[in-house]
Amino acid sequence: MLNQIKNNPHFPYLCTSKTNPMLELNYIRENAAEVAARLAIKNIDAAASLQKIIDIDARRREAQKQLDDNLAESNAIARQVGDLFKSGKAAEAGELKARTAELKILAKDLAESLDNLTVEQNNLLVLLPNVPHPSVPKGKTPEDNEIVHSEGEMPKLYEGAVPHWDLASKYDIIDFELGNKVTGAGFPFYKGQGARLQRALINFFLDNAVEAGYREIQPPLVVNEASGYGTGQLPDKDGQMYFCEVDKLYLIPTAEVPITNIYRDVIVKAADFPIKNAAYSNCFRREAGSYGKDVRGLNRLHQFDKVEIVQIQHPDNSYQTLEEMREYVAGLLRKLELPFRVLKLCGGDMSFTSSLTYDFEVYSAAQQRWLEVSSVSNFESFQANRMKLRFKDESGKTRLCHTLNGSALALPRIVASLLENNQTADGIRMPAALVKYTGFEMIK
RNA sequence: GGAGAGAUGGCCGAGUGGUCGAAGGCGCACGCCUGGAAAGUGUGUAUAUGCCAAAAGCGUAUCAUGGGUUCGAAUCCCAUUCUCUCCGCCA
Repeated sequence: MLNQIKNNPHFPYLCTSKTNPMLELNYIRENAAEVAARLAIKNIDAAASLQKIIDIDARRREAQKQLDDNLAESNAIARQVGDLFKSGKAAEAGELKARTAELKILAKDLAESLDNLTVEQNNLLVLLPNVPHPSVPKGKTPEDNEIVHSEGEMPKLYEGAVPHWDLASKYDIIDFELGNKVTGAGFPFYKGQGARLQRALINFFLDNAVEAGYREIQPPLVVNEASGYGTGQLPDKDGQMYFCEVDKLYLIPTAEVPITNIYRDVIVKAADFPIKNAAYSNCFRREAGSYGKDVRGLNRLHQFDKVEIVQIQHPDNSYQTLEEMREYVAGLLRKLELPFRVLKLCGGDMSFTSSLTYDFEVYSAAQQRWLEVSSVSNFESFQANRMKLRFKDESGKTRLCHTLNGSALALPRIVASLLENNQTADGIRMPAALVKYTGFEMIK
């Protein structure tokens, strides 16, 4: 991991003395044992690293104090010299100048060692993932995730039922070959009723989000480096994003990045909580290292469509909000009549940035597989700390907000299960809630 | 792509070397005034960090970013980034 960071072309940017790390330093300093224990749930042994961070911190603060004292003296002298000049005592001023010269040399050293210590400390901090919520189960693989909810009836398929990639060509609604020709694997064309179904789902999801109180946003699809860092994609997932070298811009892997970064360096009003934004966007993911049945058909694409919901909340209310968002996503799947289950991710399967994550999986009957269609997470103050997203609390104190987001929903796997689960000998039936959006009841 | 102008606090906007963290205005908060409101009026209103158990207080840094000149920089010099205007190109 450290090498990964060191070889990262963004290393200089990420690890300056001004980099705001992930976990709050004060929190680490006062709760090192607890942080270590909780990171262990993510299978990370951080004890040594934490101790090092705390040691460096003591030295850093000492250096800061020395530097500040030095500068204070310089400033005092400068004021005196000014006064002396004004009252025509140039000779006395000359003596004082000599002292500032000394101080200046010293200050340079002090500033340098302060900077070095800060960089060293940030290099360690930047590698620490977010601490998981106490309820997160220990575990290493997706098998260790906890199924917290299941709902819906398993579809009974007719005898000629086939997986969605066969349905795609049978009805000529999604063309993977054409995508290969024009772009490459993982960039399909949607055609005719397939394209219409995409548009229908996007509108359906956005209308539902707006009805639930989210503000609709159309974000840029490319972002700068600072934004990638703010939401935690950088440096952790650098290799997973498409990068435009000439302009130093990243194609977004999710609308979460531009939407949450709206609030980078912002101090919001407590009265505005909860802040709710939703956006439809294309998402671009390189998916380096994926292969096999996971990438067949719509199961994993390089470009796909997704509606994302993002909330900014008061720290006291963020877990209640997480449950609300979870219920909201469940409601969408209910309306689409898809059988689904909800998993609470185990420590080993959680993302770098998350404190608690629920994954939603729908059952895709012809493949006989569960497909992840949504991930709803509370990041607590992790992203907020990185992007300096804060609010003023009741006593006027500036504190970090909590950020949350969730897919609501990602399209391709929804389409896969809709096609597979609803196929009949006469065509593919659309769920009732979607008909006013598609304009048709059957794909034929 | 060519030429020019610019970047100051939540916003507008003054400030070309000496208590400038920064005038003035707007906004905001609280108070007075009012039956209530408006108007008027008074006070307050950045962030980070260090010392301190903490508050108070004090120190330090921050006028796009990074360097430099100087005893002293928002102010002078250099580099970078970004924004705007005009021209060209173009949906």
